[in-house]
Amino acid sequence: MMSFSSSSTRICFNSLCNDALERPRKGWRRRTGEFADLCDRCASTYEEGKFCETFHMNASGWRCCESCGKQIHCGCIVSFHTFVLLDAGGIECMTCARKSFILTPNPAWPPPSLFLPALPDRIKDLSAKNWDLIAESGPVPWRQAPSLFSSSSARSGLQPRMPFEVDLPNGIDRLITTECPSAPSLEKKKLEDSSGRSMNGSLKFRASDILANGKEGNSGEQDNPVVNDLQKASFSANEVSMSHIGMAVSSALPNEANDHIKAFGSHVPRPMSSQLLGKQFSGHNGADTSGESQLHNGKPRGDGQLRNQLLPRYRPRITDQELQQISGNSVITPLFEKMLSASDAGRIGRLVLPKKCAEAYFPSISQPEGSPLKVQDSKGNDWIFQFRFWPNNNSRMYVLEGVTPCIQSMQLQAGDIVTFSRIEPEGKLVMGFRKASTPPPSDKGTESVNATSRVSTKEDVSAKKTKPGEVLSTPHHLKGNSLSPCNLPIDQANPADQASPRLKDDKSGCVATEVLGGKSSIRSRRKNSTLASKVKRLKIEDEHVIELKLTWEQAQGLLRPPPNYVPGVVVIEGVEFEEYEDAPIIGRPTIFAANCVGEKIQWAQCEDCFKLRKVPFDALLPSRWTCSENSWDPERSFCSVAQELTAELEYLLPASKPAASKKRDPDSVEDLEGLDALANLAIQEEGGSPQESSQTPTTKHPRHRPGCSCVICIQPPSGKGPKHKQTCTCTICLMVKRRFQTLMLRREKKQSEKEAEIFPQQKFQQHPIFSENVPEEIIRSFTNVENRSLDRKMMNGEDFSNDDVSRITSSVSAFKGQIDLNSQPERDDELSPRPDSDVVKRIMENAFERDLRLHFCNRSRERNNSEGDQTRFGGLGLEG
DNA sequence: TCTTTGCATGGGT
DNA sequence: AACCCATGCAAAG
Repeated sequence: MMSFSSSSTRICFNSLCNDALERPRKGWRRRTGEFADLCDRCASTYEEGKFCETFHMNASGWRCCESCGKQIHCGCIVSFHTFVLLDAGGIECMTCARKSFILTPNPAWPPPSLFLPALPDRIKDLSAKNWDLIAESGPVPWRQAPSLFSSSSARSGLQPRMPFEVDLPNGIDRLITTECPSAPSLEKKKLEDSSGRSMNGSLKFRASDILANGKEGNSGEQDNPVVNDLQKASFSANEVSMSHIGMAVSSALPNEANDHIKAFGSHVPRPMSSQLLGKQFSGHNGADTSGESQLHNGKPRGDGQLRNQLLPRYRPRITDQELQQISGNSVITPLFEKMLSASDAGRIGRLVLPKKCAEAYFPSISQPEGSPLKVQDSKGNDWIFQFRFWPNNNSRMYVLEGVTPCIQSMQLQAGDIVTFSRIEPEGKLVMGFRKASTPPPSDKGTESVNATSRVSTKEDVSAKKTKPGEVLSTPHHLKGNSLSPCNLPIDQANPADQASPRLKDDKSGCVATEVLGGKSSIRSRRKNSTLASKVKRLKIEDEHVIELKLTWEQAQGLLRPPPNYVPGVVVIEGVEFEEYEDAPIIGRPTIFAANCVGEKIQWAQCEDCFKLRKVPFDALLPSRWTCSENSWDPERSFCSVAQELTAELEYLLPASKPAASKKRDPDSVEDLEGLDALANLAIQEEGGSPQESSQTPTTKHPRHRPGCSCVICIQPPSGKGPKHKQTCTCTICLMVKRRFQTLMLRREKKQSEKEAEIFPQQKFQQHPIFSENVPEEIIRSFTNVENRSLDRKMMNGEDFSNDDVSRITSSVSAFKGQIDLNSQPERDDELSPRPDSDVVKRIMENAFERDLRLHFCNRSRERNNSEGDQTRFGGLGLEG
C-alpha cells in the first residue's frame, strides 16, 4: 500500500505510464483544480504538445483542423485548449485559429478554470521579461501605460496582436497579492510594482503577460486556453466580467490559488472588487468635493473592473468579431459607450459623460475647467475636446465640451450611441458610434435566442446579430470601405483620410465604428417608467429584456395551465404572459382543434421530423415529443410515415405551400423548422407566403412588437387575408373566441360582484348601451360603428374578417384601455380605479361588455357545444 | 437678442 | 436614500 504522504511513492498520473514519480512535474489541470502529476517523460511529452499524440492515438475524438488538416485530439482534457470550435462546425487548431483571427472560445467547455494548464517554462521565461520590464518601467502617464504591457517586444513578431488582449484591472493585482499569500514573492513583487503604475486603470496585459505569472508551465506552444478564456471573458459576452478576468488570471496562478479560481469560475463576486470600487468611487462624496479623490490622484483604476461596475448601458457592446476586425496591429480596448441624449446631440456641444466612465477612463482632472482631451474619431480625425466637470450636488458632472463638430461629422443624433475605446499601444482614445437605426451587435448567445424572432423597437437593440459587414463599418462618409479596412491601418483603409489631421505616430487600426443599433426610443426608458412590479422584475438591461422576453415568449408556448385552471393574461411590456394560479405544466406545444366530426383532438409536432400527429385531446406531451412516442397511433409512430392528411389538418395548415390553391403536400410541413413553423403557418393561413408573412407588417397593436405571436399580432394587416367564418376553427379564431370567452366570463363575474356591492338597485335595470339618455358620443366612445358592425355580424351569424377579428380584440381594448384581451380583468380593475363620479361611464361599460359578451359567448358556446369547449393553441391559450 | 456658460433641479436608477 | 444625469434656466458675454 502506498503512502499518500510520500511523494516518492506516487506514480505518474498518466495511466498509460504509471511510472513512479521521483520528481513530479505538473501536467494539465484536473477538474479538481489540482494538476496532474506527471513523470519527467510524460511531462515533457505534454509540454511538447504531444501527449495525446503519444498516449491517446487510439482513443476516439481525433479530428482534423479545418484549415491545416492537422489532427487534433478533441476528446480529452489534455488537449482541449489546442483547438477552437468553428462556428460552421469542425475545429481548427489554435495555430490556424490565430492566423485567421477566429478565436471563439470553445463554448461548450466546462469552466476553464478547472482545466487550465499552466505555461511552459519557456513562455514563462519570456513573459517574465515583460514583467521585469513592467517592474522597471516606473510611473507612466496613463495613456502610455498600456504600451508597456503590450509592447511589441513582448510578443512574437509573427503573431499579430490578438483581440483577446484585455485590460487587467489592477484590482486583480491586489487581489492576487492579498488573497494569494503563497504566491511566490517574485510574482508578488511584480504585481505590486505594476499595481501602482497603472494610472487610470490602463494597464493592459496581454494574455501571455498574464500567463507569465503562472508558475507551472506545460502548455503547448501558443495554444493557450487562457487566451480563449480571456477573450470569452472580456468580450464575447458583450461585457467584461471581472469575475471572468479574475478567473483567467488567477487560473494561471499556482495551485494555491485554486480556491479563488473556483470562486471566480462560479461568478462569485469578489469582495475585493467592491471594496476597491467603493474606495474609488466615493471620491466625490462628502468631504471630497473640492479635492481629488483617490482616483484623481492617479490611483489605479482598472478598466475591466470598472467596466464591470459601469451601468450596463454604458458597457461597451463591442463584440469579439468587432474586436477581431478592428484590431489589426493594435488592440482596441472598449471603454464605454453612451447613447446621445438630446442635450448631447444638441447644439450646445456638451456631451455629458457618465461619471464613472469619465473617472475611470479619462485623465483625472482637479479643476472644473478640466483639460483638453484628444480623441480620434472613426475617420482618423483627431478632435480636441475640453474634458471638464461641473460641481454638482457634492459630486461632479463630467462633460466633454466642443463635441458638436465631431457629432455632426459623424452625423449623429440623439439616440445614436457613441463609443469610447482606447487603441493600444498608443493609448489613444477613439470615438466610434453606432447609429440608432441599424442593428446592434449581439453576442452569440443572444443570437440563438433571437434568431427566429422578429423583434423591433427599443427593446430590439440586441436582437440581431450583426453580420460581419455590419459589425464594423465606416461612417457614412466612408462608404466603400465598410469592411475591408478594418484590419488595416486607417491610412491604408481610407486613403482619403490621409489628409485628415493625424497624430504623427498614428498607425491605429480601424476604429470601432459600429454601425449598430441603438435604442430607437431614445429616452423612452426614462419616460416609460410606469411599470408594475412584475415589469420591474423583468426589467433588466434592454438587451437582456429582449432575451428574457423572447425566452418568455418561447417558454410560454411550453407552459400550459394545469387541468381545470383558467389562466389569466397579463401583458408586460407588450408581451403576454398567462398567469396560472397553480404551477403550470410544461409540455409540448400542440394545436388543439376539433376534427370534422366534432371530436376534440390535438395536433402535435414531432421533435425530429416536424410532422404533425394527431393525438388525443387530453394527452399531455413531454416537451420533447417524437413520433416514436405516438402510442395512440402506432401506424404513425415512425418519422418515416407520412403525415396524416386530414381535412382538419389541411384546414389548420392550408397555406404552407406558396400556392394555397394547390393540394397540400402532406409533408410540406417539413419545410418549416420546428414549432415556430406553427406560428408562421398561422400567419400563412391568412394568405401570405412564409416569406411575406415574416416580412409583412402585422396588424399593429400599439403595445405589441413585431414578432409578437399574440392573437392580435399574428394577423395580417387589416383588410388582408380571407374572411373567417363563424365556424372557422383556425388558430386565430379559436384563440380569439377562447380568450374572449375567458375575458368576458371573468369580467362578468367581477362586475357582478362589484355591482352587487355598489349598485344593487341599478343592476340590470339599465342597459345604457341602448339608453337614449346617454349622450351618443359617450356611447360611441364605447361602441363605435365597427363594433356595432361586428356585433351585428356576430348576431347574424355572418362571417367576419380579419378586420373584425382585430376589432374584437382592439375594440375591447379601446374601452379606455380597461378591457384588453391581453389583460387580466382583475388587474385592470386594480389599475383603473373608477371614481364614483364616473358612474354613467362605468355602467355603460359594464352594459356593453355584457352585451358583447352575451353575443359572443352565446355564439361561442353554441360552437363549443359542437366543437368542444376547450381549445388551446400551443399551450398559450385560455381555457374557457 | 442670441449664444455660451455654469449651475440647479428633479426624475430615474 | 443617495446618487446620477438630462435638461432647464439664468447670468454672462
